[in-house]
Order: sequence, then C-alpha cells, then structure tokens
Amino acid sequence: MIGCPETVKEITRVAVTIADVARRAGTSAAVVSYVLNDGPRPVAEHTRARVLAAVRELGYRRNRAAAALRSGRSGLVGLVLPDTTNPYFAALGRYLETALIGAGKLTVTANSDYDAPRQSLAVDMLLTAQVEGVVVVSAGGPADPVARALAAGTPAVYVHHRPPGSDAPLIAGDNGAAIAAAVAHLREHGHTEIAFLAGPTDHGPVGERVAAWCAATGATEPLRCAYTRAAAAELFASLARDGRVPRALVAATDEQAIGLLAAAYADGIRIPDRLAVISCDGSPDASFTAPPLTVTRQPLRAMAERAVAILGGAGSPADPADPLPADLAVGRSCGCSSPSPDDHGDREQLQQPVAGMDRGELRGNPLVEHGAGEQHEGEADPQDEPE
Amino acid sequence: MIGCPETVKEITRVAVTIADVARRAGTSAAVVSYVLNDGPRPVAEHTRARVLAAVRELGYRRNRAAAALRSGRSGLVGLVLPDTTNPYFAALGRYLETALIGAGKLTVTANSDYDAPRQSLAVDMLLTAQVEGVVVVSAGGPADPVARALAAGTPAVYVHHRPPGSDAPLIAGDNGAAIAAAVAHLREHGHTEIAFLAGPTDHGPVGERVAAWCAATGATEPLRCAYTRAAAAELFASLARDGRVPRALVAATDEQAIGLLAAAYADGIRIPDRLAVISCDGSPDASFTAPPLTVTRQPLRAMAERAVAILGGAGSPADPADPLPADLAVGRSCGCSSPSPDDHGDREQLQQPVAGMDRGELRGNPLVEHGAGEQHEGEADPQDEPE
DNA sequence: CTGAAAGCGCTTACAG
DNA sequence: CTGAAAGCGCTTACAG
Repeated sequence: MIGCPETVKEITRVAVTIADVARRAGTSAAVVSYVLNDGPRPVAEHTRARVLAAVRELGYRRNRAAAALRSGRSGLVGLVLPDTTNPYFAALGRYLETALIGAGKLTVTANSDYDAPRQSLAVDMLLTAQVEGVVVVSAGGPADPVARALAAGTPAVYVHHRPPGSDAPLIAGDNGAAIAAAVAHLREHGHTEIAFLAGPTDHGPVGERVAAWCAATGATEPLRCAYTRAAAAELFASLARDGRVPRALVAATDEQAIGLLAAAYADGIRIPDRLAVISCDGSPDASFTAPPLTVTRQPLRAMAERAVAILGGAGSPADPADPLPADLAVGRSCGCSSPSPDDHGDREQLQQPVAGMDRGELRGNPLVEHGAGEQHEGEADPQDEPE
Repeated sequence: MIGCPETVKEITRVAVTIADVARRAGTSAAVVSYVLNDGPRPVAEHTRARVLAAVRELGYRRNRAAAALRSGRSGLVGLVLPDTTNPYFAALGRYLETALIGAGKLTVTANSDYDAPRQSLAVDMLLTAQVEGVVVVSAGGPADPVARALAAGTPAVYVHHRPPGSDAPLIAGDNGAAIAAAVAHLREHGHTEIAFLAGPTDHGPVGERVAAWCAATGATEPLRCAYTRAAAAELFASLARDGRVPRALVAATDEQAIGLLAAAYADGIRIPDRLAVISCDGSPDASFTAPPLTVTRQPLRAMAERAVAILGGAGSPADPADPLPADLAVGRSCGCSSPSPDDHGDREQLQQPVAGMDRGELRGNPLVEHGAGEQHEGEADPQDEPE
C-alpha cells in the first residue's frame, strides 16, 4: 500500500510520532501518552492493547527531546570524573552507571582531566543538556561545580573528593578508619616505622589519609608524588638510589602503589620482604599486581548507590547512622602469606544489580519492553565475548 | 526591583528563556537565536553585543531539549562498551570522549556487560534520547545494534569488534600485522615454538589474531580462556601444575597477559626467562606489570578519531590508503633487556587534543565562551589533584 | 475512561 | 539586517 502515511514515513525516514500511533489505534495522542507513561490517567484495557499494537506495528520510538521539553525530565544524569582510565574512577563510574540505568537514566560521562576550566565547561554542557542530576569527583582546586549545578536548580553531589572549603554534599568512604586499619595491620607484621606515600598536597581524601597516618604514627612528613604510576615508579627509583627505601609503607592510592611495585621489581627489591606495602582504594587492578596488593577497599558500590539515591531526593550524603566503611582486603604485599579469599573478585562485584534512584517508582517502559518494531536480539553466547 | 520578571524568575527558579533575553536586549527571539548559533542569518554588531550582554545579565543557559526538538540535533553521542572498567575499553572510550567534546558533543556511555539484551536495551535508550551517533564495541553474539541504529536513521559504527556476519561499518587496528610482528619478535629471541592464548571462541578481533598466529606458526590449537585476569591466572596455574608451561606465548589481550603474569609470579616462574610473553592491545596498564609487558599497541586514538569522523559523515571505516597499524612496544616480558623509551607514556598520550567531528564547522558557543552569569573558575592548581 | 487544546523553549523558513 | 509566526513531538491540566 504505497502512499499510506506509514509507508511514506518509513521510506522517507520521518520519525513516527505519537499522533501516528493515535491515528492507527483509533484514539487520541493523550491516551497514547497515558499508555506509554502508565499515567497519569487510567486507560481501558482494550484501548491500551490497541495502542501497544500500534506502537509495535509502526515501530514507534518515543522522542525524549520532546518529552524532556514538556515534562522537564531528560532521562539524563551527568558524571564528571578526572580521568575515566584511572581504574579507581572507572570502577566508581561503572557502579554509578549500573545504578542509574536501573533507574531508567542514561549516564553522560565527561573527563575533567584534573583541569578546572574543563570541569566547569563539562558541567555547563551537562546543565544545558538538561541533565536531571550531576555527580562530580572534584578535579581539585577551588572550583565548586556542584554548588554551581545546585544554584541552577539541578540536584548534584560530590563523590570521593570535594574541593577544599566547599560545603556541598559529599559522599566518601571513611578514610581515617581505613588508614588506621592499614597501620594497625602493618604493626601486626612487626613494623614500627611506617612511611606514607601521599600526593602533592593534603587536600581531599588523601588529606584525610595523611592526617590519619600522622595521628596513628606520630610522624609528620609523608613521601609525596603525583597520583600516577609513573611518578611513583620514579620516586621509588630515587629512594632506592639513595638507600632510603623504608621497611613498611602505606600508599595513598592504588595507582601509586602499582607504580611503586613495578619500580621495586625493576630494582630487584622484594615486596613484602624488604618493603611491606598497603594501599588504599581497592580498584580492580590491585589484585593482579605482583605480589597482590593488600588494600583498604573503598565502598565504591555503596557510594554510588547513595549518590544516586541523593540525586533522587533521598536523605543526606553523610548519614551518621550508616557510615561507609573501607575494609581491609588482604593480599600479599603486606607480608601475609595467603590472600583473603575474595581478593580476586572485585570486577565481578561490579556486575551485580544495585538498588537505584526512583527504582520503586520505575515506570514499566513499553518502548523497551515491547521493542520498537524489532525484538531484542536474544541472549549472547557467553562464550562469545570480545576482548 | 522585586517584581520585575527577571527577579521573579531567579527567585522561583523558572528557567530564563530566549524570549526573556530578547525582551531585555530589545530585539526578537529569532535574533537571539541567530547570535547564539552564529547563524543562519547575520546580525548587526551592536545588536549582537546587546544580546550577549542580556545573556550574561540574565544568566541565560540554552535549553538543549528544546533546541534538539526543533533542530534535530541533541548534541549527544552514544557509546556502548562491554565494560568500562576494562583498561583497554576505558582508553578507547577516553579517546572517543575527547574527540567528541572537541566537536561540542557529550558522550552518553553505557555498559553492555557482554550481554546482548543489555546492549540492545542500551541502544534503544540512546536512540530514544535522540543521540546523533552511536559507537559500539560489540558485546559478541549475533546481535547487530549498529545495523539497528542505522536502520533508525542514526549514524553508527563499530569499533574494535563487530558481530560475526555483520557488514556494518567497523573500525579496527590491523590485527593480522600485529600478530605477525609479535611472532617475528619472539623468533628474534630464538623461540621456535610460540603458543597463543586466545579467547573462548574465534570471533572478532581475537579471531583475526588467532588466524594470524596459525598462519605465522603453522600451529592450529591455541590455549583458551575467558578474557579476564582471573581466568588467565587460573589457566596458567593449571598449566604449571601439569608441567605444560610453554617457552613463548602471545596473549590475545592485555587482561589475559596481566593475569598470567600474576599467576607466574605466584608460582615462581620467571618471565621472560622461563616464559616469554607478548600481548596485544597496549592498554595503559601494560607498562606497569612486573615485568613490563611487550605489546602490540592498538591505534586507539586513531580509531577513535576515525569513528568520530565517520559519525560526522566523513569517509569509510576502512580506508585502504590509510590503514590503522598496531605497532610493537617493547617492554621486558619478551626477553628484551631495556624497554622502548615511550612505554610509560600511554596515559599521558590520552590527554593530547584530537581532531574531531564537525571541528571545522564548530560554532563558537557563546554560552560556553561567555559563561552563564558565572565565569569559569580559573586554573586548578595542578598540584592539587585528587587521587 | 477519553480527547481537544495549550504550551514546553527553541529554530527556521518567510516576509519585510 | 530584523521580526512575527509556525511548528518540532511530546505531556498535562481541563472539560466532558
């Protein structure tokens, strides 16, 4: 039937609209919308069935831009990270994305590259894109992009790191308790002098970790280098050259610890015999170093879930009744002879479902459930994964 | 001046619209749009100045949902990856995001988790969100989400991995040449029998790598395990138990090679003395293993740039005049005594600017350049990075 | 339970 | 060079 409206639309690839669906179903656009959104008005069962049939037959797909304009809900949440290739941030982002997709939201991810203007530009673009919420791991410096988003009326929250001086909501693990546990564990191995590898400054989470180390050991002068594998490797090489390699050390981040292990290997310095190491974070990479790192694991999944809940309007970031503790995951770098049983499972953890924002009120999305003219393409052969 | 429209808007937090700007600038909404978009009609310089002033004074920010509805351009590009915590995919995604932000596009990232229904759902949601393009690393299996997007009229392209049988556009490195180079290099080290660690099946890039290995060595039976560190570690442990550890091996992926190195370390088997290893991919992690991995580096940045160019309507994915070769980056795992000079720099590479889609025709965005009532917050102290 | 109509905030022919 | 007006595709009071 060349010439009928549907065929023409298909050929010229003009999008099928709610009006087309209404016409085919013999009802109104309003009713189609009621069916699609499961509200706000009830629809008779037989009408609903006709609408759903028309949706399928015409291959209708909702235009989110139009829905967003009218309803104010874009279905988008923004995420700004310093560097998505950092395994720690990557893991955090993954948990966030999982929680958000569970709430029917898509994640718009931007890298700030530890750069304030880039971070600011990213937040601007996100707000322009009408995101329903913004999650930021601060790039450092005085910029306060979460405050900016909140001022614009968009829910926003920091995770892991908030700029110094900001009082915007922050979700973070218990860094002080993590360091105390790490120091205590190294003492159990008989160490009395325990060094700390910090970052260039003492702001943010690493600042808390440094302070906790000072409190636990009475020491005041940490080692310092940038938060990269390369910088830590370089620092270690210079310590080795000068004969100043300590016997025990807590590294502020996994990235630094991994660089340090690589350099120690290159210099033939045995870990943990000559130098015992514990690091913080607990990114997925930490279990596959040589030797496996002992780490204080940040509660990334709980942090992600709480962040999403807060964007959804629930509770406060730091609920004193429900802290987010970092637990010690024992590898071999500390001197223990057998790693804890779950130290290889971190990436798997990422794949478990999480409770998310709006989950309770998640609308059954008929466009997803019923497909848009094409069904979902069946289970993948799990044997058949790329990479 | 309580009661004037602007103040009311600020207090009640109703968004400032283009009409408000027009009123304040003493002109029309059309002209404001012309200024904001630098076209399609010319605007007198003094009018433009008044509009820009009004934009700044009112803290106007464009509503992308409205612009998208009218113009059909959402400013969004979708990216579907199997797992953003895999360093190889993370690096690829980072290059893509960099190229896209350079073209004024935001990246909507979704994890398929190697699962076809999830991949399909992600693409559905992206198309609903009116993305202007979709980039997919196939989750495996027969699902062809790029074909689906193209059928819906949205530009789309596979990167790295396309499902078997699909003839949708694909951008990938030269896997055959990479393996040939790896095998040749191990032969230079005197190895005659060179094993291959493949994935569970021979589809996609790994399939090409297996085929190239077969062609180069005459062998036919690769070792196989899932593409995870844990799986490779387990496989290695069982080989060691049975006394079947080869003398030289090419691993299909960095993740497998890293797991293998960790297991070799645990078993006290020396790399490269007892077993020489070269892996493919060249993710940022490969340089910080113990010992540093020798890898055939995939041209991730070039792949990302080409993908973005293709979404922008340029050329074909596989331009025979300009292939995307994978080069050999020498570490120590192959038996060489000094790594190549640039093997520690991969993450830094990620931060360089790239040429992007639409770059030539990128409109100067006054909302970004001039800020929306608040200036960008100044350079971050580079010393002051979190993590 | 259903439908006609307004309107979200833009962009873009079109007319001047 | 400028402006009035239509319209993108939805959602949502409102009236029936």
